[in-house]
Amino acid sequence: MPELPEVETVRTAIDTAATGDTITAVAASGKKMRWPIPHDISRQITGGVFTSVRRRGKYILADIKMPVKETVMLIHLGMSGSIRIYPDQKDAGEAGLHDHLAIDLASGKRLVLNDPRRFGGVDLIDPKNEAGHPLLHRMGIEPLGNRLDGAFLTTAFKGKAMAIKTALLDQRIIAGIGNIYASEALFLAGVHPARKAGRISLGRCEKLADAIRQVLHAAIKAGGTSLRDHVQPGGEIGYFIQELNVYGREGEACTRCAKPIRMTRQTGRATYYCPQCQR
DNA sequence: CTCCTGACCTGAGTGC
DNA sequence: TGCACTCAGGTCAGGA
Repeated sequence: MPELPEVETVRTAIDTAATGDTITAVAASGKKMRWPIPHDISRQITGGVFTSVRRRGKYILADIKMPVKETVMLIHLGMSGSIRIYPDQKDAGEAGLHDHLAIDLASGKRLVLNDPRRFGGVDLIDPKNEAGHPLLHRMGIEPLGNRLDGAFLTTAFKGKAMAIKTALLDQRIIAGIGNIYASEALFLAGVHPARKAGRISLGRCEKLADAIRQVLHAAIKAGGTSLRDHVQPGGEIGYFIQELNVYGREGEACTRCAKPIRMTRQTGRATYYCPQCQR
C-alpha cells in the first residue's frame, strides 16, 4: 500500500488511538516478514506506554516508555501492509491468515498489523541510537520538512545519469516518495519522467520541489490513495485516487490537455505521464 | 562509486 | 473450472 501519505495517515490514526495507552498484551504470528519480528517483542514492550508516534520516510516510529527504559517500535508496511485499529478487543476475532502482530491496550483497543506479502517489517530499536540504525541512517530528507527546494534537488541530482523518476524513488535522496507520487509530482511539475536527473535546471527543480510538496499534502488531506483493498486503520478508504492525474490512467485523457496518458517501464516499474505536458 | 536486475512474497486479474 | 501468466503502493544484495 504505502507511500508517505498513506504511512502518515496510519501514523496519525495510531497516535490518536494509542498515545497515552498502556500495552497489556502482544501476539506475533512468528512468520518471517522482511526480517523476523523480535522473538521477545512481547516481553520487551508489554507494560509499556505509547508516548508518541512519529514517521520517518515510510517508517512509523512509535515511542514506548517502559518502567526502566524506553524503546522505539519501528514499523514498515512494505507493499501490502496495513494496520487495523479495533475499538474493542472482544470484537477483533481470531487472528487472520496474514495478521503478524496484535497489540492490546488497557483501554480495550487492539492494533493489528496485516501484511499478505510480508515485505514489511517490525523492529525494536534503542532511541539513543535511532539515527544510526541501519534502516534509517542513510535516509534522505523529509519532503515535507524545510530542506526540500530547487537548490537541494540540483545538488542531489548533480552528475546523475539515471532518469528523474527513478531518482525520486531513491529513499537516500528524498524519503517517502513511491511509485504513485513520483509519477504525479512529475506531471504537476511538467517534467518528463525519462529526463536525466542531472540535467534538470534549477528553475525546473524548484517547480518539482513545489510539486512534490503539493501532491503529498493533498494526498494526506484526502486520507491517502486506496488501490485495490487498502484501507485506513479505521476501515475508511483514502480518496486521493480521485485526484490522480496520471497514475493508473494509461490511455485516458490528460486532465490538462486531453491527450492520452502513456505508460512506460523504468527499472522494472510502471511510470505514467503525459507526453504533451511533460518535457 | 553508479546503476540495473532479480529476489523476496501473496493475491487479483486476464486470457486461453 | 482450471491453469499459466502478469502485475501490484518497496527494498536490498549482487554484479556489470
